[in-house]
Amino acid sequence: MATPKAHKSEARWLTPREMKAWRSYIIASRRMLEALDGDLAGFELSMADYEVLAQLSDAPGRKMRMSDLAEIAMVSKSRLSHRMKVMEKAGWVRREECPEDRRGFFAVMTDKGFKAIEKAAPTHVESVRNRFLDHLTVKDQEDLSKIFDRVQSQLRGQFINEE
Amino acid sequence: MATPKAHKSEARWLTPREMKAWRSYIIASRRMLEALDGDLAGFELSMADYEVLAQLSDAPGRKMRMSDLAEIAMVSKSRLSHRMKVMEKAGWVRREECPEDRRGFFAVMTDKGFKAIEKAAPTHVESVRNRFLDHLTVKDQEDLSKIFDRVQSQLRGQFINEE
DNA sequence: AAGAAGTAATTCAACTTTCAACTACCTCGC
DNA sequence: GCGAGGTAGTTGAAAGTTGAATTACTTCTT
Repeated sequence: MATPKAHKSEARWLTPREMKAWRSYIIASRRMLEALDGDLAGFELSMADYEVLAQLSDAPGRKMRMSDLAEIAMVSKSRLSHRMKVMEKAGWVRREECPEDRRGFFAVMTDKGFKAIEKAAPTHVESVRNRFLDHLTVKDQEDLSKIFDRVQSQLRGQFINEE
Repeated sequence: MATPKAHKSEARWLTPREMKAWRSYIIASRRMLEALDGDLAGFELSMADYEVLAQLSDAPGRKMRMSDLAEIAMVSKSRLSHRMKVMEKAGWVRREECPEDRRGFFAVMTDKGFKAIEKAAPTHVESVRNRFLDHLTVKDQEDLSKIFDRVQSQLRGQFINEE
């Protein structure tokens, strides 16, 4: 991050402690996520695809409306459409028309898809442990939950770019 | 994340506390990063491009070898090459041959580039505060640093996929 | 019951990222 | 001082992502 050489305006810079926290967090996170993705690669899955399938596998009937799935898996509708096409080709999911709302579709997980995620899940969980959770005490876990819940709850709309 | 319905093998699942910590962290992080990217969008910058320019602006002479820049900005060489082409077109950087090693190039930040990052920096820092640091106590900052330093230091090569 | 407005999902075009191949150069051992 | 192997950086093609536009419906209002 640029350290401000000479500044006219009053931009409050970061204290060393803030800087350290921010950089430790952001760098370790990036690297850890990379590693997790790497661990999933052997199953032909990215974290994002894993999340989609995992959410779908938890849904009643392993079946869920596209929009709902997009939302809880935190991907855009457009992206989900594209990924579904790929996963459909792999035989992991299929689309099913929704009789109640003829604009709508269900994403449905196939048995093959369920087997695929079932196979990947233990490795992924081990991976999350190895690379993250095992380095946290119970206290750390609780602190983190609190911190990030706070972060997320404050994460609405401020700062809509004024440029 | 898939909860394992019925498992043959001994995969140790996550305790509710672990689950909570993991999900709070991963979801809040994703959303926060999105927000930070949004805040930078008004300056025609992504976080990744910002990081590249910020690192370059901190280098002596605002000048740095491509590989070194790629490394500290945490982007691949290939990606840096491509982004440099874009930023070069924007007049923010230029390439300069390296006399000591004729394979090599320096990325050099132009005055225009420096002005661009200088303009974006205060907003970005405010943004990092607003969306993250302001929700942490000093203790939190120190805890986070410790946790993520630990995470990062343990992040070498275990788990090279055995599929 | 008509039509305006809203919503579900997909598609298109632009852009970004990745991966592997490639060029050009350096370095080391002999 | 030559060739084998390594390194710096770029390129091109393929894959992924985005956001706006589009299609096909539904819902709301009167």
